Amino acid sequence: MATIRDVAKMAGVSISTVSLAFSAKGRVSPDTHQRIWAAAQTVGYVPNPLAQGLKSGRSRLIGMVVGDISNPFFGRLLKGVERTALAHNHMVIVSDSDADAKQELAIIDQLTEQRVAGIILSPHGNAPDYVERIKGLKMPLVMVDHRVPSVEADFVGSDNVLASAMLTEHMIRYGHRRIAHIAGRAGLYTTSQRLKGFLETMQGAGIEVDQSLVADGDYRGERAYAEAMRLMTRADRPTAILAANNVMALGALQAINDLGFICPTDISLTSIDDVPWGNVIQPRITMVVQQVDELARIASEWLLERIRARGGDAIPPREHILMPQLVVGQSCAAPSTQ
Amino acid sequence: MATIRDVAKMAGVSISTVSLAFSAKGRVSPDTHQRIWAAAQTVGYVPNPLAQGLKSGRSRLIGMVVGDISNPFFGRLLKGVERTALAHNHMVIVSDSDADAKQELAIIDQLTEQRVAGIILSPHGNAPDYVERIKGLKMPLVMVDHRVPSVEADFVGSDNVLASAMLTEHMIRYGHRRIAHIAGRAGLYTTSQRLKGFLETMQGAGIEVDQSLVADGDYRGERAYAEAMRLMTRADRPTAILAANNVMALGALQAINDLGFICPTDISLTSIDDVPWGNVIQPRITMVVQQVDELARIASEWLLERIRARGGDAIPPREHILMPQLVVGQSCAAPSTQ
DNA sequence: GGCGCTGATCGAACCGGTTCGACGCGCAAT
DNA sequence: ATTGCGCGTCGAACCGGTTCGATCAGCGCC
Repeated sequence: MATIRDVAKMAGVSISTVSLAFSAKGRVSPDTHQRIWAAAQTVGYVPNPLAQGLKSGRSRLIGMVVGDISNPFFGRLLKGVERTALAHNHMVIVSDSDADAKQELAIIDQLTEQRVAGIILSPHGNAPDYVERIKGLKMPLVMVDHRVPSVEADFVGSDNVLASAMLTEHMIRYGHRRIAHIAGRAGLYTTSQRLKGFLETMQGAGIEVDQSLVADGDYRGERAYAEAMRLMTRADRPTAILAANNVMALGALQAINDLGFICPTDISLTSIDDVPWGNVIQPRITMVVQQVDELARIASEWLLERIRARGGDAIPPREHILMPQLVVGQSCAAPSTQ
Repeated sequence: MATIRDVAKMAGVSISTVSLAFSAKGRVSPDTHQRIWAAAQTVGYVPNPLAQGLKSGRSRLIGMVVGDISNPFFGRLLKGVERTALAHNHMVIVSDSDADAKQELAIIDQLTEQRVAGIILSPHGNAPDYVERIKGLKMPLVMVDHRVPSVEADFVGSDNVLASAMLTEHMIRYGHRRIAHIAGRAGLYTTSQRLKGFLETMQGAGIEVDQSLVADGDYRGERAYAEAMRLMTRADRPTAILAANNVMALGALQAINDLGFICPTDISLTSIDDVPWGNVIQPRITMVVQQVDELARIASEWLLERIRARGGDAIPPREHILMPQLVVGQSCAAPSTQ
């Protein structure tokens, strides 16, 4: 591979001049600039990012840490981020924390070692020492989906309170009063927000919430299947279920089917988050969807801004809360008057 | 961040000795080794990968290039690769080629610039100059899913001929003779292999294939929807459809539903590749599934082997063809005798 | 004619590692 | 006592860039 010295030799200048010519802000004469560019062209010179990174202390890579890459929500998010990054001459190191705070921190350490220019993080911790570690990060940071309060960094997410409020309201209007909620993993931001939206809406409608109908989930299908089984086999079973995410809604739906119940005749079901190819799942589940592409675009652009502005005028922490959208399917009906 | 010089100073040795102590194969006395390690511990020294990379000419990153990260098949693949890489102290740069050969080459160039240690590639080209470019790669390379023949590199994939043969045979046994095939994107390895399995099995059963029932797809849902629409609105419509991948099967299923047909009563449908949460899609689609985790494990381990053996005894190109597995659902029935 | 100034270019140090040849030392062989 | 050898350690060069201070040519001006 051609180095800066090859270019210098061919153009008949010193290597510092070549470097200057490439750094744009350099004050090289138009003539020299021209000669250097031509030389670089013919030898096929491309700056070595490792050398640049060694000197500058940071690479042209950005890290993305999510809880589960195989979840299509994050897949789409990653795709959007990667596209933006590439357009700005950056590449993306992606890593899967398995939704575990400890692994997440280990990954962040690795990324720091690699001198990534910044990190897009879907945080999964809340313990005090975890928060301290995140706070202590010296590099550009944007949090997506989940958030760690007290950390002064950009945040891009959806209005999760509103999301579950919309669905809860929807079900209440159908006449449901015994509505169950399969919540997300305890301790996560989205979990508490979605629970909050559910509880507040119920209260606002003057419906007392049966606490035993609020099941702890973990954003995974298996657990939701089990919880739905438990809910549906009770004598005083709910007439509607709000699942805190897509995967859990599908788990619940499977439990419903396996027990021989019919959705929505026997039970209504709603979900937060899109279900991939939800339109071929019978019944189409009524859900609120997040604007994933927009999420990805804002998160990556903000990160790149911070990377560019590094050292310069500090950008104050920003947040962008996207409005979720209700997509009505056929999974809701009035409660059966048995 | 602590550097090797800090450690050297604290341990009272030269930096070369510290380097030697860390490279394992170094011949340092146990006593010195001990002192250096202790010093590294207290100052929190971690080698700078950029400096190491600059000197050695390659980083501890591996590139992964796929056609569509948001497709759960690749999401799972990525997850497996990332896990293995992390266990071997490597990180993964992932990039999405949008199933386009040109973009793929551009990404490979970027990865080469970054001095990645190796690449896991799902190739999407077949033109001669494309093949030359891939052949010319000097770094460890493992191809997954798709393959470019004539390129001497490891390949890990599934037996695609067998995959479609299994499904075709399955449908023939139900009594189907007018079986349609929605093929993958023209020019791709898996596309031709899957088509081959279909045609051979039909021939083997003595059934003449109506060429107009072989539709060109592109592994995307929209196109498959359109093709299924076209197929199903013909007077002499097929009684069964074999879709070349999961996304297309769902597209086809949607077309079937939208037209008011019932699967499997009116039309049987089978698919290659897993459908995420396929068990809540009605009907459960009969499909062959690939062993994605195994695919990921072998691909990443082979790549890491090559990275480790770099310069050493050259490993001859290997290939591993995984056996797909038939998962019977409820999407097939005997053709209606109208 | 000597002065300072400006703009273009250059040399050298530096980033943080790896690696090769050299060196000093103790010990066995001659 | 001298030589040869192996082991542990070290100094210095090098990877390929960036950047700062120095240099130099050309210029207008007193």
